Amino acid sequence: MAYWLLKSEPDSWSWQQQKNKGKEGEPWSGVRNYAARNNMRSMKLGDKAFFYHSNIGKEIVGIVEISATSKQDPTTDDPRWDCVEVVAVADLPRPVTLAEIKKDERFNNMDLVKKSRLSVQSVTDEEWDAICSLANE
DNA sequence: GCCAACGTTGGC
DNA sequence: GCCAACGTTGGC
Repeated sequence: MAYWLLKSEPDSWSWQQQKNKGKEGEPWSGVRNYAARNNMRSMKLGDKAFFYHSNIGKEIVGIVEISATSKQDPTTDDPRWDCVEVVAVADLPRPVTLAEIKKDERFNNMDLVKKSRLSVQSVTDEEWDAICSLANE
């Protein structure tokens, strides 16, 4: 199973809204960046992803699961753009902030630090575990 | 196919 | 609100 990180500005789509969707899931639409799209195309059913609030909060707040693999983005007719669907799985016990991640050398190579503008990122097993353990402190 | 111009993202 | 980083567009 692979791990990912999805960024969203809470003004346009927040963790609370995602949770309110429950098991129904939500298309992760609107991505117009090839690198991000390619990551979505690599996602498999059951993969897990961190839900990150950019701009407001700048912290990882929850975990989602991929509930539908890549398909045409319903918000455009342009066949270049795909999206997956995600369902909320759990809140993090406490949010993990970008500031903490930047301070911790375990995350020196993390996309969140190195490719801060990429909206769909892959996360290594080590990074995933480290963030989960931070969230439980 | 190159590259300048432009637009967007996102941290500060 | 500013600005750096960087992806995309379009002329040549």
